[in-house]
Amino acid sequence: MPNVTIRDVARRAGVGLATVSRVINGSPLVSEETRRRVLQVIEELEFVPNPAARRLSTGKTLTVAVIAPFFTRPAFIERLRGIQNTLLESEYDLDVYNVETVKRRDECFHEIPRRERADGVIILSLSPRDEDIPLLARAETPIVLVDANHPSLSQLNRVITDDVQGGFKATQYLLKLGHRRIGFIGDWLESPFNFTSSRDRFQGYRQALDLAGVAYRPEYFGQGEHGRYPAQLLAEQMLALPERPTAIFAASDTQAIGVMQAARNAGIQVPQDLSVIGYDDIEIAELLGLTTIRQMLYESGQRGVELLLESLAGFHREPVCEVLPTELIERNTTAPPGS
Amino acid sequence: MPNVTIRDVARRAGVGLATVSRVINGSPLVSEETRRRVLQVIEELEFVPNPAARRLSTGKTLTVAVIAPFFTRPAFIERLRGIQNTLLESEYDLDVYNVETVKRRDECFHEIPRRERADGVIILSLSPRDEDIPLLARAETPIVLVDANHPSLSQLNRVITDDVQGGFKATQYLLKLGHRRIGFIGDWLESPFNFTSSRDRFQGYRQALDLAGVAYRPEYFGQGEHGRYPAQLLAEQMLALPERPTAIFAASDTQAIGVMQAARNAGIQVPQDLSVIGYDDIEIAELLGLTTIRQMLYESGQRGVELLLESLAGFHREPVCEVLPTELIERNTTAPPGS
DNA sequence: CTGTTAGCGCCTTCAT
DNA sequence: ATGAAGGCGCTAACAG
Repeated sequence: MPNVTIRDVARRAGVGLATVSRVINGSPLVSEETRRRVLQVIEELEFVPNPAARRLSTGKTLTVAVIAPFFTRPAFIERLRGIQNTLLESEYDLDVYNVETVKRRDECFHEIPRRERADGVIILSLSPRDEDIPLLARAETPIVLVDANHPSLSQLNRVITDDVQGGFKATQYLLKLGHRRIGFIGDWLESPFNFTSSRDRFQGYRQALDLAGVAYRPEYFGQGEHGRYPAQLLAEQMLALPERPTAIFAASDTQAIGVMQAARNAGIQVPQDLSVIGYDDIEIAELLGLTTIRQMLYESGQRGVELLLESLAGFHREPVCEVLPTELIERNTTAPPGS
Repeated sequence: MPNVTIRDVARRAGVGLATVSRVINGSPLVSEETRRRVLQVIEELEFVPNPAARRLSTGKTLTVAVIAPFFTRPAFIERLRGIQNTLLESEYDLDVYNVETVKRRDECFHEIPRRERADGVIILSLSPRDEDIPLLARAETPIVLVDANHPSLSQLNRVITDDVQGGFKATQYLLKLGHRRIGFIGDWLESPFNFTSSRDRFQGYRQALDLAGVAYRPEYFGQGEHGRYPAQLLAEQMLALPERPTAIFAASDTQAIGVMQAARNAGIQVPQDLSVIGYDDIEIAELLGLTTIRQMLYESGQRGVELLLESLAGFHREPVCEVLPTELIERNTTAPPGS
């Protein structure tokens, strides 16, 4: 009863194997009559082609792989949604490789961009390190980087956000409000995962400060594990300073929430006594009335898939690096100092 | 250069195909010496076995499929995390089938539980309808239902939450606080996806009311699309009633947030003038200080995988239906009426 | 238009 | 302990 194959269909329909195969694949080289008959039998037998056999035979996997540290941050999930939904309209399946350790990251980088695993790969929010470059450069499949970058990867399609500019924008906004004592709280600048976003946003922060002629103060800089609680601890320290900042730019909304919690615990009013600005504009930001820098999360995934599908369709052109814009979303956690 | 196969390895190592295969699969029937030599060559050639070939040959896919409407609700993501992380420790890959339309749901139910697609299937938060039963009953692969159920599926392993009890608990808590005018806001009771959770929670609500001798009032019942905004609209209507409720039980935290927004817009203080209780205890609930019914989201996924892996290991025993407990989490959105 | 024939890369008896 | 050979289900020339 189980495992009905193309052979069973052929026999039952009184045709050759190839004909059944043609019908399955929508080849025009079949007469209407036989096609109908074959389809009829396929229906009767509830035949479904074996994907493994098909893949082995064609050498194509009809699969796109995405490698990412998904479940660590809400923003990644939103990007993944964009990927999922865009890919749904294509003929490709999606394989999701979730990365939560460096070891697994390396395994994935090594094993996934191969013809036997996937026809194309999206690397999400995992910027390659220098030693990954040769590996990716000679990959057997097209690769698109989303929210990931590296100076010497101009041969790969990329979809990124200009986080330096985003950080600049956030800081400049605080400066414009009149703040001069502005703190920054973000991830470790150097991490085994080589997350670049926090680093870039910090750089934008520095640039804005410089441009405004405001001196950078190391005690206003805090780095730690990503997450609400670490950020809260950093903020508590910063707010306990003799001369505490009047505003804090957090490298993500999640961290901004930690900052607000710290302020609440210390009896510091937001935004009267402390302005807080986040980054990403995840759903929760709107709920909390958090001022933030919005980036196009869903769209980045969508765009990444579109680029990949083009490559897969054999469309060859110069690799592009698309830079998605950021946008300042003013809400209720920022105000002029001492207002 | 590309596509190094088992054959290349064999030749280079001066052994037969079978020996390489044995090494790959950790067979003990290989001398230490040859094993080392073969591994050496595998390393040199960067050989990686072709999964499609392996699958075709063994008839196993080494893949577990999970079918779910993931990206629609935060709670599903948390369950998925539990699945992912638990499966990571096994030899199985995970295929994720995201369902956002009824059509796709039906396709998935039909095509995924087949030997050629996956060795085992987890159906998440999609309760089968009556007409799906025969399909699932004669599926070729073991199936575990997580957060999904059906009276006549006692032959399948299931991991569920007793949502009737959860709804009962929430309502009883409000009653104990002294509320008598208690509203309920949830999803459509009948939906093409056959989501049962809202329905069950509503049932628990009714039971608690009955038990307390409080009459059910239809004007205190609101159903609509899942989501914050629909819930907000329903709440606005309910709060505009001549005799408005003093408490509202929302069938999910997401909807509770909508209710709170409605209260804010109407100038109604929570919890002084209106108590709000949610369901799920997603991350955002803690942030907002929302009283809610916690369920074991992550653990449900974990447990589902464990059950599936047992079946996959050939461990046959009576199918179980594990019921995960719920827990009332008191926070700041509930209080005695008029307090 | 249709049937026949080789493989795709690997695993698995079956001999040796 | 190891090698040779057949087959998993399908596609893709190649003949007709």
